Amino acid sequence: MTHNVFALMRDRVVAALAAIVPDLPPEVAARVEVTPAKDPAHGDMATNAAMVAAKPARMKPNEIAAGLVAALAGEADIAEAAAAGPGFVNLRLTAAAWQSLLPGILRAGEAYGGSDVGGGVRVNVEYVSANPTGPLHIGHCRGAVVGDALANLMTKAGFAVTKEFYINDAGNQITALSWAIYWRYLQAVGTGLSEEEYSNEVPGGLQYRGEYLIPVAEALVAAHGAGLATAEKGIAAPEQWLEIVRETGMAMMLGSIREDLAVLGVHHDVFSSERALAARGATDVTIAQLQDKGLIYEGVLEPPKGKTPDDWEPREQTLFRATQFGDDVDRPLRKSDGSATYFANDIAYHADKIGRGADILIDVLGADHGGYVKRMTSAVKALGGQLDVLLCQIVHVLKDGQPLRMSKRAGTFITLRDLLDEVGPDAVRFTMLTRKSDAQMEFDINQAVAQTRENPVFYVQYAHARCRSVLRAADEMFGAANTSAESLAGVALESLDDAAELAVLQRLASWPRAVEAAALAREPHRIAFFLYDLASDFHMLWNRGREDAALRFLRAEHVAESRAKIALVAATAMVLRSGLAVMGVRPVEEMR
RNA sequence: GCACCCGUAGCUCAAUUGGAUAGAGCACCAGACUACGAAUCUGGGGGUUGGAGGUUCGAGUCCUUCCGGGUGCGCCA
Repeated sequence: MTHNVFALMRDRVVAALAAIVPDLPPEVAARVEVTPAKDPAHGDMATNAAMVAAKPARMKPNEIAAGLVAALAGEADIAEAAAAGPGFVNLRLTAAAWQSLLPGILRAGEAYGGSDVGGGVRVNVEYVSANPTGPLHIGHCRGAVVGDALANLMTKAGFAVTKEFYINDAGNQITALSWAIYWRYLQAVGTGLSEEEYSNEVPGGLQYRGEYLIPVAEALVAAHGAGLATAEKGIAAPEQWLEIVRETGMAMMLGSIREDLAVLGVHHDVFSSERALAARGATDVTIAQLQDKGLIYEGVLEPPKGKTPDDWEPREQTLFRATQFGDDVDRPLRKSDGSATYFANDIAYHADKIGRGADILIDVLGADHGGYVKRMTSAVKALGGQLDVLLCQIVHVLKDGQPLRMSKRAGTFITLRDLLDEVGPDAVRFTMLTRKSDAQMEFDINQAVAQTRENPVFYVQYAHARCRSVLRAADEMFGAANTSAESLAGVALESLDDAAELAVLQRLASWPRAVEAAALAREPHRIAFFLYDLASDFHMLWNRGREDAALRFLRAEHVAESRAKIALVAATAMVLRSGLAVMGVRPVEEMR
């Protein structure tokens, strides 16, 4: 049983069309849409059926439209059907038809809006996947929110979703991190070395100079005393400390990342370790698989045109034939020392996700990984899978009208935790979802905390708080027995016939369609805009009550009308809650 | 140089995935508080959708090309 009134009407339109066009090809029927009207003057909904069928049927759009109008105009729930423009058929439903949807919405509760378009297809959404070398910063935040909301959204649309975090714990940077932690450790035990002297002893030099590593050093001191250094508090042989420092550092970095994510409200189902994957030989197995498919060869790549690296020299490498799957060049799988590249491990990881049963893989990546998309989608294609990548573009943070540059050197490094402390998780999440993810965005801190309409978070929260306020007052006025969800689902609704009331009702009715469309397009930001529109409709209705007493929600002497309006308010609050839940934003009972 | 993303009102962004007269908020102008919350609402001005071609019944959306901004470009992850 679907609550999607547009989908139901679409079926009827297709049936009517099939009666007019005898041999309607299925692919033409598939293109028929019933969409909410953009302009209220056009009615409630419109269909493009006549236009898409015109060519294959060798009829004029207007003829078909006239036939559809004739067929649909007589239906009991259709108040008006009219052909318009180049061949649209506009439909206006009766008020009763809209009203009749309300009980179903109330009975469905927060499940309303869910659908089965996903068909239980198993989707693995991988997001955040930060290197565990430091705290999460603003750059990670957008991906975290978008990935989490997308996963929620697809779950609501009927996909079987796994939320996954890939731990990049296998590369050189983890060794570099260990050396950086060890420097903090030596400082903690009172070394006589200077930072420069130490850095000269580190392979590749000292990186990660941040103070966030001090607690790790303290933990090492607590567990091992000065035993990881030489007796003179100098650098001991790496065999004596590197693995210990790495393990402790990884655990603590990952722990702090997970804490930050928890504050943001992000919780992954699965954490996968690159190191563990490689250790069990997954990379070699995957490379062998590709080898068997004839997709691997030893070859020499051309140097990139325009910008040749200084140390470039031709070198034979193990290459994956990415060009066969749409990439620009073939990609190396092994470094010159024979170890696997990040890409090779990542192919193995994606193969692992497929092996665990994922039908569709989705990676949510930062804009700086844009150049990586083609090779990864190529690799997954080679494995026989499907990978969709969502690129999240850069976020520029504004405070007091000034851009905060992301620069560790300048000391204006903004951690996710800083942002959460200042703005709060709800405003961060909502604001991050008010733009398409593939467009750059400005995050204005002042606006995100503002208690005004220009802040969509506030505007939507306020609408929900107003609903709750009405419902609390309703309880008091009429008693809980008259305002429970069950009793409201049976209430008479004919009195809900004002344009403002019907606008809210129609918006509520389009919620399932909005969820489906957003999920299929992988665009969670649409939920934010839907909620904003719903909030706007509700605020408008509220305000109409000022001018017209008959539109006030609660009137003690008009019990029946009041209960109908309470049902509308209860449904509005419920859809707002359910949309906020997709976004991972908590609804509030009152504004403070 | 090449690849990918973006370019829409003065500003920040939408646009039901190819649909009708391109919409909101901010800012600007003019209005509305005796309530279940005016932290809100109503009305108004503001556009050659970066430029130019093309595809078709129909283009902000698709194709080509140019301009501008961003990201990346063999053994980093």
